[in-house]
Amino acid sequence: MNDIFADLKWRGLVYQTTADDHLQKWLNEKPRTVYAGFDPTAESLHVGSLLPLMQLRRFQKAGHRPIALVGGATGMIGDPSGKSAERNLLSVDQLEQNVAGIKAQVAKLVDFDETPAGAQLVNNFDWMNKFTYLEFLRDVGKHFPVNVMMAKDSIRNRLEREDSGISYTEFSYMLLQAYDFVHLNQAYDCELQIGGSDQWGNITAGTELGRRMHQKQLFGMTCPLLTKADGTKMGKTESGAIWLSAERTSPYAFYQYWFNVADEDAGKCLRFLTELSHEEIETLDKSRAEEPHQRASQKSLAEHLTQLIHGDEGLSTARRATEIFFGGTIEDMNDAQLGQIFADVPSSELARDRLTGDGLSLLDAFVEAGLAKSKGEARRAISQGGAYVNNVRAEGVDQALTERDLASETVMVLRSGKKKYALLRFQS
RNA sequence: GGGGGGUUUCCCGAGCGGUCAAAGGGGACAGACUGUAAAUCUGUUGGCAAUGCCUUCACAGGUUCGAAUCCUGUACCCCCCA
Repeated sequence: MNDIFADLKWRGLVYQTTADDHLQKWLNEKPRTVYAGFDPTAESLHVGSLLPLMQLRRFQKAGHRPIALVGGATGMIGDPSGKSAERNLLSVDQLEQNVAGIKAQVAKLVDFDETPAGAQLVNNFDWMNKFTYLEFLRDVGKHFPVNVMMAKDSIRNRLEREDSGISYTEFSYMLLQAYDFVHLNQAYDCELQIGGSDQWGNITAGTELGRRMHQKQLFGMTCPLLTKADGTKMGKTESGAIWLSAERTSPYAFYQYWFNVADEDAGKCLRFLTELSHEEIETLDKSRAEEPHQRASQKSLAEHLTQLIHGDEGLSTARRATEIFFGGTIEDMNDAQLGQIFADVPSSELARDRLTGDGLSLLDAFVEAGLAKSKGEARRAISQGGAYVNNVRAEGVDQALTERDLASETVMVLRSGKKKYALLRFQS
């Protein structure tokens, strides 16, 4: 058995535990079952969930059995932890859809085979919906002193806010998550719950409930939240969250996100999110300090995570797109390849015959493609050398585009400046 | 109710009869540099069939050869006195 606790400790992933001295020995003794919960707020997880997912994967690789719990029931309520305002409730249909989407993503990181360490995926809606209100109050609610609950950070923060408050529903969230833990303990002999540090209150509520209901010793462990050095959230860009599904965030965009991680954040990301060995990470730390321009850490981070989430094919698409996006000339491509690489890029449809005769003026093309608001703006971009056709700098304002400028059967790739792209599709 | 000040191009802010598409700054965009970074430097920043033409300085009228600039009215904002 690998000493997973030592590894986690080295990576800085142990924030709080319910039993510091005991946990390491306990984990090394024999395979244990561990769970982490995921909120089905959307049909895809985003980068924020990568950390707990990787945690589960690490546990599985160390020989333990991971359980991914999708909060179909708790998602209907909303976790007050870390939220400043009451959450909107999701519809049952929406939840079902989300749970299905998340299942597929979890499966990429942990194995659901029949071995002793084979993962389980459970949905707490399956057991929570069997409870009647009265039963729940009697069996579970009875064990929760309200005065203790009110002292928990997640609740207290909301109580102290004058502008928002907390509903009885969200107040009760903790009971549901606590009961999840107890249920998983009964059904799967699960004894450890992991999560982000914002889950500490909910996790300890579970360990306490286990003791009160069944005199069971349960364990909890939290990892630090993955935040950036500048204080903002990891996984967010101006254009929105970075998702794990290729439909929402293309493998290329995903790759780029990690490639662009700030130097100060790279070490943490490598430790938290990759499975690189300690030696490899230290080598990268050194490289980052001595030759930052090589960006070895970012490259490695991007490669590993893209491979993990989008597979070999996704990685090669991302690599090829990267090559093209940053200078590589575009020639001898076909529509399908370009479509994949430029999946996130806006495109406009134009009639094929505009390319015949004198061709389409570059000025018009830029305006049609949406790269310039007016011809004047297009003229400016071109005369300053900031306009490219298929990644070749445009010669001048008078240039006209003809069929020879097509990069593939029907597509032409225009670019303004360093990375602003647009496609023109010429259908006959 | 009385008195005074304001409304300028994406934002702030000059301009107070022609030389004003309108200073300066910010932002934005582009180029150089660079690590697909930051900083820095340079250029651009109403539209167009472009040595010119058209639209813009709260809105509507007027004076004038000519108005962002002067006059009248309208709307909104601010300040002072009641």
